[in-house]
Amino acid sequence: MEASFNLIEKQEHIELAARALKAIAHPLRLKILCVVGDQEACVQEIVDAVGTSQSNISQHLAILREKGVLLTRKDANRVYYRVGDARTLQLIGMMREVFCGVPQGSGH
Amino acid sequence: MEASFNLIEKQEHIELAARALKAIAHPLRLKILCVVGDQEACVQEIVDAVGTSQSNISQHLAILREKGVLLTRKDANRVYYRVGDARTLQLIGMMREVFCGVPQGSGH
DNA sequence: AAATCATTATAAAATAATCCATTAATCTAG
DNA sequence: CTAGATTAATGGATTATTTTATAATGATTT
Repeated sequence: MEASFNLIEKQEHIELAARALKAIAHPLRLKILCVVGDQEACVQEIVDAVGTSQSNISQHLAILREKGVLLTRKDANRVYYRVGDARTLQLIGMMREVFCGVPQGSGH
Repeated sequence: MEASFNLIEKQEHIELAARALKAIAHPLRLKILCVVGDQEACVQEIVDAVGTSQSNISQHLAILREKGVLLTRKDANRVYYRVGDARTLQLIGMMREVFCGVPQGSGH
């Protein structure tokens, strides 16, 4: 039997994961992800829910978009954002457990 | 039934999680965590395994220590580091899956 | 269709934070 | 005291973040 944890061994993968993590590791960006969740939200909704300037949100959205964390769909005037990979949300739920000591499955 | 994901709703928790994430979101620090794993390692061992200057490692260790990700034990001359919460390692394993596309349970 | 409003994105400037190399300081075994 | 191991402190370069201002695009109004 091997070690009980599957960590990251390839240098290449470590750098990849660190890059992706960095995209999430900012309070505003993490909040954006939590606000969007498994739904779709347009920029203005995100601005209202997160609470900072539209320009600031737009720039953080750009970072999440560039790193592939968020995907977009344009409808007329508006741009709708959604989380690209559902496992990202699982990951965030797990982070809440680990970093905030919130037991698993405790609903909203 | 509520939403199918348990995200982070409290502002306080979001900031907490973002802080912890930021500590991990650096290639050298992530590598340090992967090298230490569920064992204990002294600074020199980490330096050898990670591959940068001892001073640089020490600075990154300080960050992980301050954020509570790593704990230390001093034995004589040496300082041994270990990961404080085993779930942090689970999280890293999960990140490998999500960010690097490595299927779960693929051993070393 | 021109003017205007609403929505989103981009650019530039200012500020803040991070990172790494160097050097100094601590600590402890021998 | 000396050497080895580690942490702390400093400086400068680089990168992130925020703010302000402006541009682009589609919808509404007149």
